[in-house]
Amino acid sequence: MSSAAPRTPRRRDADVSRGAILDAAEHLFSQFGYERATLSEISRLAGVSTGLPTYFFGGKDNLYRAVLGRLIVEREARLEPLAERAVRSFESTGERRAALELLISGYVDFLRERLALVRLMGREALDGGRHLGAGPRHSAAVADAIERIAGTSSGDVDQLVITTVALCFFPFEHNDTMLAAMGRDAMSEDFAAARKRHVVDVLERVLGAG
Amino acid sequence: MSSAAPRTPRRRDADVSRGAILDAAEHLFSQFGYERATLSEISRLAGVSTGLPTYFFGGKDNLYRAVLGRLIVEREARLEPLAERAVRSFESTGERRAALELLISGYVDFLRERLALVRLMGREALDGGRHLGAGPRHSAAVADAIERIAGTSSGDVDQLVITTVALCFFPFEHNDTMLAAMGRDAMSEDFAAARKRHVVDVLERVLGAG
DNA sequence: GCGAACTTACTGTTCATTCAGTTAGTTGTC
DNA sequence: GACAACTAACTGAATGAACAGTAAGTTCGC
Repeated sequence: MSSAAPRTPRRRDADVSRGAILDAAEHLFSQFGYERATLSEISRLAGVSTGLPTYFFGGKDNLYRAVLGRLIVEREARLEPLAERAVRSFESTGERRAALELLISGYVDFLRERLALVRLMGREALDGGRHLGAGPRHSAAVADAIERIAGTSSGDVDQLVITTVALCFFPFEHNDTMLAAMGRDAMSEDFAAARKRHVVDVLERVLGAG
Repeated sequence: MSSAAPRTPRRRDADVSRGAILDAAEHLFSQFGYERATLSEISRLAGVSTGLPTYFFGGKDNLYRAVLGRLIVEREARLEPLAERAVRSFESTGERRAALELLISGYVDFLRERLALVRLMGREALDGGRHLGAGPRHSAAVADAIERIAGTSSGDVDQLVITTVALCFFPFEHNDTMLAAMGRDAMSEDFAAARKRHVVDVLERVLGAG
């Protein structure tokens, strides 16, 4: 199997190099954006030569797409089971708050851990999603869970989904400007906990009064 | 006064040229971002030669700052009176919903009319606000109004302010990706009206149960 | 006619991509 | 199990395109 770890580390290993390049590219693309992240800097950070990223990925554009693709796969892998658990919890117990806590807590944790996803999705949104194919533009799993937990009671479900994603996404997206100006840091434990509580409060109250 | 319109249009008018350059730059910076918006394209769109933007503004960076500055001045000019009216309405009548309707409706209208501001603030946020000086990173007027309308009742006022801005900002920021995937368009009359109603509902319910 | 507005051709830099060459790893042969 | 033959990983210098900035020159408004 190709992903099995060899006991003697090879000096040449395409999988390892690919991974290092993807890691470096993810960091620099999310931090500086497509144009200001250069292939030489990505190579330097990955510890490979300037030609290797193009050799493996066929160009800067394809490398960027590969970074996005990997993140989206990871997102679905993390959020689908989470959303399913939250919905099942709600449907079996009928306790809305507990289900929302499960969902929102997991969602916020994921965004905080993989900030690169938030930043790259933000950049994609501003660029018209030109690198995103037909793939899901935000987690379908979270949207689906919210719809199920809301039930048929509330009027416009789309508005509710937008609101949920907005409430969780926004602080991370605008952490360096708006939150910094308020003396807050979305990446801190304290803020994340407070944010989760607030978002659950908001959603519970909105859903509570159908 | 320099802004008075001369009855015979001059072929050379620094104010007019500056304005045309700022308009073109605002459009292209907000649409494509700092790096992909080129000075030659800005010049072409403004109907001037490639050297003029640098002649007037001293370089691409300063031009970008000038665009941001003009937008921020406009934002304060629009939102300060609005916020003041909303707060006064609330403090004289005690009717929270009417005050929120005034504030949110005006805020959403402004964001929709000046989408360039939303997009540029989004870009700035992702770039660490490197072009933003010490100036306000989001409307201080709206934040202040929300705090006043909320009263001392609700716990964490910062969370409420973040939530308010997030709810209004997010659909415009992610219009090309998330909303497009939902078949919605934040720029349409219908959506804007529905969004306003939803945001006011949310805020009213959150504030209602202090 | 003088100064500000404006143009145009040019310069230097940055960067993605290419490619000829080098070396590590693998496979087959005896 | 050693050695040759081969493949794939990897390098780094060269190339050319794109672009911001410059400056010498031209034209307009007063």
